[in-house]
Amino acid sequence: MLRDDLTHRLQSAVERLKGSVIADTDYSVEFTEPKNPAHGDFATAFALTNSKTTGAPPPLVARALAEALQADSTFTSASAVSPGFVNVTLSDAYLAEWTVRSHRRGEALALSETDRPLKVLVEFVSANPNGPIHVGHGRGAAYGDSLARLLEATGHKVSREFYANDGTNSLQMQLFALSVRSRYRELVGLPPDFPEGGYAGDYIGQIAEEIRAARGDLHGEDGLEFWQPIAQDMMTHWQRRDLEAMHVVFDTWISEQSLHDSGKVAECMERLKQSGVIYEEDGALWLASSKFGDDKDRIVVRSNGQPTYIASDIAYHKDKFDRGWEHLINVWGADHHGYIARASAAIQALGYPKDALEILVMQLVRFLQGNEVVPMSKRSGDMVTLRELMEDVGPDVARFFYLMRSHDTHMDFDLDLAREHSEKNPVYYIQYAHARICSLLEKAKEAGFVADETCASDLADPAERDLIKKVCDLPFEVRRSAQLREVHRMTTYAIELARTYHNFYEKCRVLAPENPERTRARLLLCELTRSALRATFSILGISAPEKM
RNA sequence: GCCCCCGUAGCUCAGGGGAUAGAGCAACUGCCUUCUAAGCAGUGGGCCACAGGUUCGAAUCCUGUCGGGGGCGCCA
Repeated sequence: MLRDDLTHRLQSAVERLKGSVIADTDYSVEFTEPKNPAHGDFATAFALTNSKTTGAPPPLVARALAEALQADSTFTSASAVSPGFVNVTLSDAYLAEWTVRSHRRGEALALSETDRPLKVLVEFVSANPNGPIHVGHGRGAAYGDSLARLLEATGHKVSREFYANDGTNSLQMQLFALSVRSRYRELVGLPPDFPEGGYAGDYIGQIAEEIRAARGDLHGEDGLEFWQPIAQDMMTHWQRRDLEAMHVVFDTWISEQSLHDSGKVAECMERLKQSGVIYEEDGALWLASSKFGDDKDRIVVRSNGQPTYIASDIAYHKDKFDRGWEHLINVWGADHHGYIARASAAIQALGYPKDALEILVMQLVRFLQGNEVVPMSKRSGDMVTLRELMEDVGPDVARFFYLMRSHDTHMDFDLDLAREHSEKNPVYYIQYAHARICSLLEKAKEAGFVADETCASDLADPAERDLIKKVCDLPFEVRRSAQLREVHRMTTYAIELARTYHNFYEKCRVLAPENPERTRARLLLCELTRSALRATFSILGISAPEKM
């Protein structure tokens, strides 16, 4: 990619200074985009950042470096500036070359190969199957899926997994099933038997209705052994359907109960006992998690003989490794951050390296309507479901809004702004850039113009140069976003790319019969931009409309 | 008490060691007889919570204080 090529050129310029101007050791070398366009296309603070090791004053090093860079025809200018920056300008020919190379890649422009491709399992959402996916889960859904897309774009083998805490001994799950049964009994004319602390949401009644439609009227007296699996299956079906409405599709759905049923949990406990990381005390079995960085040891099997959720969680992570995944990413809500230490301890107790499990925490999202915070409670059923959000604003707007903010920061989701089908809504800003290009390319086709690589050297206008640089930066942005797990960088990039195109569109008329070479060159740039936009949207999981 | 996240424009948030701190929304001013005005250009608006420290250089890193959100179970 262009960035790597520039870095190599900078590196070789630095090499030439070693032993004479600067000390002969390893240096970190980097070009950055200057904020001020008057400072050229790229800049490096090499002389400043390495001032401790070069053994020479920054201004002197900067001057020597600028001179060395001038020997490379890529740079039409390279100037040292106080206190030690070197600003460079790229030649039009160089940018033309990269325009052509990037254009040939099409949407594959976004792809880059990592040095170390891994088999990565991304587990996210993992909501309990006792309620619908709501808009709070939506953030993790959008983030996890787009992170998976970023990892795929950088050459990793990725799978998306949803883990359901559906243990039959779970009080929550039992209450859920009993709540559904009570509503069902009402439907078939039996007296309700709503449990203490049960689930009050309207969806409970809808689940009951769907079960009645599928199973008939004969189950009002049945117990948990009937109701628990039936109610959970129906809820899981809803969850899958609602996530798919936002274009989040999981490769695997794993059931906690299945780990018990298959004996994997018991097997795993036995193994840990044998390796001496589980001990007995007060009648319970404890994991010596404090030996692996946790605050204290944790109970894995209660004194009544029932395993805790940690037991199945340990078995679950072992199972992930057993299935051949080398790197595990868990996307968790902020309310689970207190469990990171014990999860990490668990995999270490199993004998896996600490860094094989990466837990990414999503901070909470609040929904604002007007100036009011929308309340969210599964127990009372007081919530906005993801399904409602899809019907309200659709998957494009929802995903973009979720991804606009860093996953690591709290965010307010402005429902009023999301509902705006106008220029106020930033999603339409970026999609409009794509639709504009499509319309323009259609017009060009009708007029008989075809993009032409051999005309690329005609691109020299500042607006054209800005657009080329921005487009060619796509693989760099993808690589950085993937490495940092910062999906929101891609929304920022999308907005910048769209802005740069809109600016180009205003300043540079594309279709100009009196100047066919320039027209063909600009069409090439438009096609390239369209590919870059599509590839970016694809990572964000939003559509690329051709007309708006 | 301990742990995580946050405090940047009126609001929501980018930027997370470098040059003059940005975007969207809100306010205001211009630009459609030519490829989509869901666009562009511009104006106003900031002790980057506060106090120390590290550094040639701090919104950015460290410590502390204040303020907000979340979490600390033989619940999942």
